[in-house]
Amino acid sequence: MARIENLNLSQRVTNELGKAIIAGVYGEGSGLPTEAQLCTEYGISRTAVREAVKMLAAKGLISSRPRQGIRVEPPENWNLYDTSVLGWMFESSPSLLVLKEFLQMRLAIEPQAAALAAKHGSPEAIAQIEVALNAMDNAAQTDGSIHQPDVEFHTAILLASGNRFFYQLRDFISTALNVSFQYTTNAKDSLQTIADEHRKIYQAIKNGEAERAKNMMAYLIDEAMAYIELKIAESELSA
Amino acid sequence: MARIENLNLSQRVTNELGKAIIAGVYGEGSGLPTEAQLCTEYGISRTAVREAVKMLAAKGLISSRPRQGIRVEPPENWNLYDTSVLGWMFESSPSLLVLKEFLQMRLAIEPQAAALAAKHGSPEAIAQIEVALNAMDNAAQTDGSIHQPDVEFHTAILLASGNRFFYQLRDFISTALNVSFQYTTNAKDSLQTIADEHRKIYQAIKNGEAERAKNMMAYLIDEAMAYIELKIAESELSA
DNA sequence: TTACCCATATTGTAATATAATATTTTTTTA
DNA sequence: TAAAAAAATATTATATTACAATATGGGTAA
Repeated sequence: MARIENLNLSQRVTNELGKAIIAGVYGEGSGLPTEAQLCTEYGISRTAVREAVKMLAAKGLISSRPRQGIRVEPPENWNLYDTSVLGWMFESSPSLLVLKEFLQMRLAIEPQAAALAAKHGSPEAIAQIEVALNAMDNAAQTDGSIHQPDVEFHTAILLASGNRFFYQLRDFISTALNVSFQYTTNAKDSLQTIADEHRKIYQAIKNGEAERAKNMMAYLIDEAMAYIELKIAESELSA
Repeated sequence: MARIENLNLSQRVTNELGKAIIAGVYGEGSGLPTEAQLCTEYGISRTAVREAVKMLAAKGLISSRPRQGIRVEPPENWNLYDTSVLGWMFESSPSLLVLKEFLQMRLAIEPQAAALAAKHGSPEAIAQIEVALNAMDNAAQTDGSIHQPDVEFHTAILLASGNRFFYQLRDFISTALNVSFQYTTNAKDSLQTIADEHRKIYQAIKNGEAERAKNMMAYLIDEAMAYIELKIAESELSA
């Protein structure tokens, strides 16, 4: 979807409406204004409004029927694995509890992906993991940002799993990581520790040690989980 | 999306184009006819065509730009967790290899979901699992179809996990199960065996034994995996 | 009271026109 | 002749208007 400036009219409206829906501006059940009202509200033609409505419907956020209008679908029908929907969710409520659910998903997916990568990963795909890993090392030593290569490391493993459903979750995982970063401190010596832990995963994959790769990855994510659960406990105390 | 008869024009066109795209009718990179051509081809107005195009774009299948036309996005950008996209995939290529990828995903998700259900599942959610389980038992004893309650059993566990991202995968899991059913024989005595294995998972969840629930679920899916791998080996031999 | 029918509001579909955009061709100029 | 500029062209993007289909609610008649 590129940058916001590049979006056309209906895409911009899709964005605004999508955010509003997820933020709960329009009540569950039957909410949204009629197409005509949206036209005047945004000062655009019905064509653009309808295209936005169709896109949101395709993402499971709304449904529209003649005479009845446009209504918000119940949240369990929202397509959470759609990148836009995911982004809107975190713009509206970047809560620790959602982050915990993210980590539970990562804990399900990534260790398995690492195991598959160890078993069936092509040499090129594994080389790609190493590239990201070296960039992490480099960033840790030169005090640069470790975020980008970190995301690339995890994405490369998903690709190396050879399973398209795992790789499809790359945006999901990236979003989870980006949100996690907001809560981590990044003391300078800990950066190298993180890079070292990632290297262990890489080594296991490269050596074809599926179980070991799986366990290392689970350990890594579990650490993040423990940290977040601590934060949640803290915030509950202060509340 | 309900039944096909209930769909409106643009939704029907979305379906047809979606299927065609995934079946590979239009070459990768730049393929589709122009909007004008689609209008005459289907005998409909540009409005309907455009709405279909927007919906497919929202699902990541295509993108369109002025002067350049409509082009098929690379498959790794397709939103595979969209129910429609998933359905189209299996209509076009119900292969054993895709089914194996499905099972790899289930092996990642469902054991974790069962563990979470054991840890945090609400009594109502767990009761729902039992309802499905009893229906399975019933079907096994009266020689009925075990499919529907089987799907409900797995869905109920995803719900009981309390993680919206897991529950969101219910359609994905259902599809995987439905495809699996096409390859299984269902000897009458084996039905009761299957139901019993499911009961073990339920018992573990109900007793709060997270590790046990996880292992039981993993065992169940692993059995299916072994069966599919056998089938794959067979088909490779005959080829 | 019940059944039927009609008015009405809202989305669904169509047709047409103009704008924006990017490719290709042509023309101009050095 | 080659390169740059400009014009023609094809295609999607947006707007406008009109009518059709549909379901809701109210009113009318039996």
